[in-house]
Amino acid sequence: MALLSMEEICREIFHENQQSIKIKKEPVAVKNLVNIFYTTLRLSNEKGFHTMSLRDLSSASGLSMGALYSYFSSKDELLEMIQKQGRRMTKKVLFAHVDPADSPLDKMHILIRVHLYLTEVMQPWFYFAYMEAKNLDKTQRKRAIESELFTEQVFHDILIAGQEEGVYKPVDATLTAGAIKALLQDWYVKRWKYSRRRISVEDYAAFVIFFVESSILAQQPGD
Amino acid sequence: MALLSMEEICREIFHENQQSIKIKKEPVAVKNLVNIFYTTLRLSNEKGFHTMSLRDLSSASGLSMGALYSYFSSKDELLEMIQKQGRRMTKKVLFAHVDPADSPLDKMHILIRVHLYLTEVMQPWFYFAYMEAKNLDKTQRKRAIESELFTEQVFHDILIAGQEEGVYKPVDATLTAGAIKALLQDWYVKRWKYSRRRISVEDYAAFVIFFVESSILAQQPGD
DNA sequence: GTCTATAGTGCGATAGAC
DNA sequence: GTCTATCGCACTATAGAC
Repeated sequence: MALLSMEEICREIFHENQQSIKIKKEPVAVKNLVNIFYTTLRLSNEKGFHTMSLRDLSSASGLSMGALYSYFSSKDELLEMIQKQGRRMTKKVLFAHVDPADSPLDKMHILIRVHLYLTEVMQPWFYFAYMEAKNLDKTQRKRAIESELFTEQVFHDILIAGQEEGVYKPVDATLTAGAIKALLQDWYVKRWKYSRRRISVEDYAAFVIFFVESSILAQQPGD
Repeated sequence: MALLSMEEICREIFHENQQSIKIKKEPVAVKNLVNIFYTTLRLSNEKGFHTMSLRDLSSASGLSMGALYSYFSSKDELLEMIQKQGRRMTKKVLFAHVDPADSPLDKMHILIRVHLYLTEVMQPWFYFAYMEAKNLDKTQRKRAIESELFTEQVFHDILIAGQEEGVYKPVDATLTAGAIKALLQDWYVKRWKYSRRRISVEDYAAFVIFFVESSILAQQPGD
């Protein structure tokens, strides 16, 4: 999960957006990008991206207005950089942990855990992507919807494969996949609730697996 | 459900806020309020309440800026009126359908259905309340959180009662209540998904009841 | 590479005619 | 009860000094 450190992420963003970033020295650029993204996520997740003015961002990050505009060409571009990077990392991490040779049952367990751990480590990113999706332009919005449906499709396909093998009951795979997605999203959208109740990511993962498998396993869980 | 018509809701809002609404004739006021709320929900749910300017609202509703300010004293007050009314109706409808004499099993079925039907009829309201909660001031925000936790508490208490009667297994009632809430919220938050897939509210209600009961019933569902 | 100062725009809100 | 006209302000974005 070292590839998920804030610095590593910002180094990637730096190289992805080198054409629109005016600063050319990597160490300087990455250091400031870390600052900009941290501060943007903190302020936006408190009161919304649109409500956060660039003056807020400037004073909270300690960078001047002019300096900020060396890293993005408009406020909307800043929004898109964050969204884009979030999607890229989700796909990367999910793919890295799926082994086609695994059984549907194993795949399901692994994917639920990986999704929860990923969104645990990167909670501000996912919360931001979720809440600010409606502020995107048409193209970026379409991407966000595709990304959402892609995750669901992965769960859907595992359910169908499991049904064909006879380990899962023939329940509605579309509705079930949507329900799994909803439970996974709750972890990062309602994070305040789970923190307050002192529920760990491992507790929640075990619960989701139990809850989901109760309705889909051909034989009852508990082995 | 006639008490849920837009006009009835606006008549309630009118009488609740008569001190801050300058217009005194009920027919005129209610007609304009219907227009204002419909338009606000439509524009806000597209691109966010903050992004919608009062000039947008003015031109989309056909009312002038001056006329708008006869119905609320600030943009924030408009936001609060909508949020407040949404919460009031939720409590009212949920309470109206809960009979203390019902068994936990019946209560659970009824509450899931009532919650889904209510959020089906008033989807724009609930979506708005969900997405704009972070734009509220501290007091209103606390109310929104209380409202969220209240619904969960109702489900929690039913689960505990059912466990004491032996019809439910001793699963974690807090996590299960949270999961039920998440599944119910998905219906109005991801409405576009369910519309696209042509899933009716009755289909979804049946699915949620099956999905939830699979993990909590002492005996397997299917009667 | 970062700063300060400011241009230009569009906002929420109000006053006063009708 | 509704309109138009306008005020003052805060915002995004940029230009030019350092």
